[in-house]
Amino acid sequence: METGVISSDEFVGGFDLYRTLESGQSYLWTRSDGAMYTDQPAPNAWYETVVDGVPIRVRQPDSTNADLEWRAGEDAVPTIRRLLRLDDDLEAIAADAPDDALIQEAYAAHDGMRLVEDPAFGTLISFICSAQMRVGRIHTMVSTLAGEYGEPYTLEGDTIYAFPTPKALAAATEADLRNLSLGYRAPYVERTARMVAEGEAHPDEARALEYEAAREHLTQFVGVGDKVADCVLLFALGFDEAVPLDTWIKSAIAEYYPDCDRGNYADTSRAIRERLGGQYAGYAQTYLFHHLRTGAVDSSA
DNA sequence: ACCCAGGATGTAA
DNA sequence: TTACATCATGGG
Repeated sequence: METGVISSDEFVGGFDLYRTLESGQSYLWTRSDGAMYTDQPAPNAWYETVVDGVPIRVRQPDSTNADLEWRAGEDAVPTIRRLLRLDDDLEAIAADAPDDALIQEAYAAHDGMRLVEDPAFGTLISFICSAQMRVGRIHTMVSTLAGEYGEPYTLEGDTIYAFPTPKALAAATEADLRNLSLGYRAPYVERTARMVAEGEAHPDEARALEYEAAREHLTQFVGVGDKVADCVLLFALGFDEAVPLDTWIKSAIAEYYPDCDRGNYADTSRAIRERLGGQYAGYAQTYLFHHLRTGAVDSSA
């Protein structure tokens, strides 16, 4: 086992682990106190995951913008930096955020929140599960899948389950998945897992494409429409311009940016993407989503 | 009881 | 192309 500390001196623009991992972007980490998505931070708890066969845990005991402690099966610093996007110049990204009262308010309220860059397959399945679900339950569903079909790893005597491989997940039947309370998403997950396991397609292929072509490409997976595709592009494949149009963002468009509503996903997406700054529109979207979802909007403004 | 949640799919026009 | 019913589940 290896241990270490990534110094806060390296976080340009700050870093908040709690906000980054409990803002509805990633469902592939669990918290050692089992209380994720209870709106209750626990700075001493570990966030745990397994990536490429390496169990990893991180924590930020002194809270926002403090040093990040890590422990892992091997030197995991490059992996952690990539997963949590610690090399992003968040100071520059925030400075370039659109000159818009609501967006500025969101950036100011959630200092240090970064985008994540999660493994593509787990993200794909997570957001297939996300349809008409609250973030807390999405996390529960993904954790259940990991516990049932994922490989167990041991770190400091504790068991951490990896997200299932495509092959392992493809072994589940629709009935199996329904029994895990996936509801009508069960056949989507089963069929998409089989597509990937059989080599018919892989979400990573979208990396090579231009943004809108990449989004279209991902919709070949069963249970993946434009919105879920945008989430995979933003949270796993590095498309920082992707703006997932979920219920929260749609209501924000209706209330704050009504001129961006063009009646269909593709055109509305272009309009709101432009409004949110283009290149890093997905970053602004993630701040806006978290700001709205946590009920932190200043209604007096 | 009713409504909603990081929606997608199949069918009909 | 767009409109609409249907699809599970749990929490407020």
